[in-house]
Amino acid sequence: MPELAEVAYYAKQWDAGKRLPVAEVCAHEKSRVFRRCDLPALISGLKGSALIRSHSHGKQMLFEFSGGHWLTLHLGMTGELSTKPHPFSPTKHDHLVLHTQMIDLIFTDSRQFGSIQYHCGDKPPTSWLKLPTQIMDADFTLDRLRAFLLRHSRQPLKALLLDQQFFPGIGNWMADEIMWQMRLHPLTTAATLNEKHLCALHRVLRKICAAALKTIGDDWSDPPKSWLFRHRWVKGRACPRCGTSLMRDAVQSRTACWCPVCQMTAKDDGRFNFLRPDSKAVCH
DNA sequence: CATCATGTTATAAT
DNA sequence: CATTATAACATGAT
Repeated sequence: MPELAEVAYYAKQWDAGKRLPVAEVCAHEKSRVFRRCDLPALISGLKGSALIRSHSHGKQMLFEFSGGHWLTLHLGMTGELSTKPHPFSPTKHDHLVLHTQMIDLIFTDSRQFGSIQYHCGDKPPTSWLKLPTQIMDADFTLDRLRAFLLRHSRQPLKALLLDQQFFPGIGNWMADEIMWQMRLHPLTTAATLNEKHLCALHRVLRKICAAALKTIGDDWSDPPKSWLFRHRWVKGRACPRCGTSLMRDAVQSRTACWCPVCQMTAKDDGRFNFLRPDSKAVCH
């Protein structure tokens, strides 16, 4: 479930436990979510420490605890963070519970694709410091985007959008939303895009990230009704723009959802030329 | 019972 | 070596 905005939302859930010292750490030590974690170090390190602040970056989360203790979390497919009044009794999928006197911080993940890592030091772990430029950053420029698409020019754009090294936080629903708002078929290859597509992609990416953060990321409210998001999982599955039944098929082993009428392939779109390194098209 | 799921990664193949 | 394809992971919903 969790993509950029869902992760931002979950990261804030533990804020209710800020400044409260951790009295006890409770963990399912056999759980796969600890596969890259020194769990004994986590347990002894966090005891007596208090959450200072939380951060999210794409699908990654970082929790800073007093005394130089850090947790980096990933929610995988089914991870969730929540708080409950103390004392909370963990059930089967509650892999990590940080008990305080007042409130317990809970990491739940039924499929265990998520992961938890512990780090001790005066700075965040290097894995966090090396995370790629976020889509909303000023450094996420048109030139970087163009270079990336040229380097992977034979790949379908829908698949490229899922690359966390370049589009941190974009997941399956956001990628489908981007393709739909751009009116491009999910199999559209990067090589067939021109400068106008490139500018549109840059603009749509930022718009969707910002709007998702403002709705889902804030309070789990829905993005606008005009978005594909609100229709892709409902029974009739009609395109909110033209009413056509939405299609579903795998693109590189991930399900894509698109409108067969609104979304065409760039090379069938007579308005545009192909993207080339020497393209002189003007950007609006 | 078979298929699918809003994700990542180790391994294999090209 | 770099890019790409596939399998695997563990569980619940349809």
